[in-house]
Amino acid sequence: MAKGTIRLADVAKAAGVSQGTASNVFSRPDVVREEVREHVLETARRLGYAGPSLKGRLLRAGKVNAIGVAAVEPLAYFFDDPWARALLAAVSQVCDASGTGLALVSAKDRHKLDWNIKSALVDGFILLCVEGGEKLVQLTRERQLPFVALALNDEDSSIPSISVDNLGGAAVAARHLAELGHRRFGVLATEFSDDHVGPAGIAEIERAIYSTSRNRALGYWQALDAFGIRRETLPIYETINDKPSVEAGLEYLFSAPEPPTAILAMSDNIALLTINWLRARGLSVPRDVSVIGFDGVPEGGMVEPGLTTMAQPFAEIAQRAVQAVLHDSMPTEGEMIGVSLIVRGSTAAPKQ
Amino acid sequence: MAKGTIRLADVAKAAGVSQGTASNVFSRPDVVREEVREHVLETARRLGYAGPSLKGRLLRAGKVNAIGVAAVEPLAYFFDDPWARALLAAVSQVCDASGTGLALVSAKDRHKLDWNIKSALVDGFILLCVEGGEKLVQLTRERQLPFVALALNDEDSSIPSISVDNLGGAAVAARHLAELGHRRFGVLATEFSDDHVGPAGIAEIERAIYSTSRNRALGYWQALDAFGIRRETLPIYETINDKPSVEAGLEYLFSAPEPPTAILAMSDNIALLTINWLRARGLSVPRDVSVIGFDGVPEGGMVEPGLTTMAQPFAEIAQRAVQAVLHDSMPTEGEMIGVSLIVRGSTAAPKQ
DNA sequence: CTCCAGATTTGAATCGATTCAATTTATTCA
DNA sequence: TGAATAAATTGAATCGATTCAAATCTGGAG
Repeated sequence: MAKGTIRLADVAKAAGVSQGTASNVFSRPDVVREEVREHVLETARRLGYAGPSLKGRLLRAGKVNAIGVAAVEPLAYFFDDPWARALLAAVSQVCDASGTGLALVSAKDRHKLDWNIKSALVDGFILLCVEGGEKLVQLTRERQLPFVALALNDEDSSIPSISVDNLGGAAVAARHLAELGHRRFGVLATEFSDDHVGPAGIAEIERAIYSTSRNRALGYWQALDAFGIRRETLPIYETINDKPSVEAGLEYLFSAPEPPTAILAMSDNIALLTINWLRARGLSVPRDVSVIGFDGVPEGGMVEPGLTTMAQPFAEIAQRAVQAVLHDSMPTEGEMIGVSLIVRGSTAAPKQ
Repeated sequence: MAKGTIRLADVAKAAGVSQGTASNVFSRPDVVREEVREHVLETARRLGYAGPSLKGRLLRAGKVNAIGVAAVEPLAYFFDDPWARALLAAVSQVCDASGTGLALVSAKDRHKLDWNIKSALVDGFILLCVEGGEKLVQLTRERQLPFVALALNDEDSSIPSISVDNLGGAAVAARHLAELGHRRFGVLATEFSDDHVGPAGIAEIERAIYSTSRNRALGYWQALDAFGIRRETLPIYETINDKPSVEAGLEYLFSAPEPPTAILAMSDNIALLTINWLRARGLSVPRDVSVIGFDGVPEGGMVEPGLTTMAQPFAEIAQRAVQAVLHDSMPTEGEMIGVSLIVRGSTAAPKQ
């Protein structure tokens, strides 16, 4: 319709009021006399004015009223990965409630990511640091906007981050199984270091670059220790959280002379793959083998049997992250949130 | 760090060049002499300048370089609903490739939605009109930005929209089953009108407000007609695409004296629920009952047996939609895209 | 040594609103 | 009726960049 776009100034002139008043009509209607307000509004309507341009408003007012969620992944990651989805769903809930916009920022390619972060119109960032967190943090810092890192695999305390209690959670998971009577365990781990798959040794794990996985392993060890199970005897297989590597891990664990009666999976994704694999092999879950996951993604509650897992409080994480970014109250040091055991059908006492 | 933010003007002054030159250093580096450029850059670095503020740039340059995807749903919808997810994954792919940002805009509540749409910093919108499309289109129009409606349930040709060939696709689906030899069908429909669940009559369907469902029904009728199956004899049960209503529909269809050997589901979601229900009843798919879906969501390929379905070309839809919005080349009238039959394990010839 | 085209720089105008001190108008109260 | 006070309106400054016509600088040809 309207060719040369109508500006607030045009409306003001046409209505015979000052620009200041015209502005007030839209952004603080209460301050202008009803009569005048109606008249300006009417004029605006007649001219086809689309309302105050966000661009102009933005410049003056400063706040975009939107936050960006960033990851070193293709954009589709946000819709494909169960953990990311669960988190984003929670973040969007919070944003919804506070009338904040949500922008998705990501790219697998560093250069593009750089540009995307530089040009995202947001007031701050939530960083999904599952992978490539360092890069992400660095890029974001340059932007000089508030940000908070989630699932950061780095214990650099100068990075404002919110993470879950991986060590404590893993300990609870292991204790749960041990208390049910299990004594023969197998661990399917998420990455300890880049591009490595296969059985992982103790020394290797202790100096793993990915702290998430390392802490979960430490948690398992610590809890099992109390039941007299020494870490040297606990088989740990490192996967990359995908089907082939998980199945390779299962082959490895179940080809042992005394196969495990319980699987400690470092992610729900791994746990779910595990249950499928066991089923296909004719093993019953939890009768023959118990499985416990980690994360608490919704999918875990929708399968049969339900997945016992350590649930991250997504809502709480999202709440704090959004608050931190919006109010520029980033945690000065890493903040930690607890996880809670959700017992569903995938764990039970071992067979006699 | 830097308290009072540094502006381009500050850098220019500190470097002893004009603001114009300083601007060029950042946005058209090639035009300024290397020596000067280096000096300005160095000065900027020293001052802790974060680069040209997007806000200022935006005002002058005009383009946000981002599109908004909007729906009349809670924000979490984008991460929960399989169809929305599949579509968004495709849209993000396209955006990724063209360096365009993606903003999620939604709210179940009309007032909030209004505000969210008004205040989204985007160059245009893609509207997910599965539900409440009319409202959405109306709100978006006020914003005077390019937009394109997807899955619009309204045949108003003045609305720029991209939709799939529901009638043709449904016909192909029905023909596929008929050609396999099926003669006893049951239809599980998506909504024909608001808040109605239960068996749907012909007259009712013909004047249904949701054109998507209506056209799919018409497609089924048309194809089956060619096989001598009259529409009066085809049981159609209207669901709201959720578990309870689908199961009620199945109870209805299978309590008939001659239960169907093939189910025509108007969405993959319904089809997937159907397969689960049949399984739980001890009926084998496809041996006892064939099931065909509609949409082609990824989940359909990940279950056992795989779901036969009419696949929407998500990538193509996304491509066109993004192009249309970005280049303001909205289809002047509704544009239609074909769907294609994907045969997987859930359909087969009926038992003798 | 002068002149000129081409390469760089400059400075001011502009984008479209918001904001606030100052001014004008309306209302209240003695 | 007039002063004091409150409410509404104005106008200019401002946000932080980009843009472009005009001014200045170069180097090479004549």
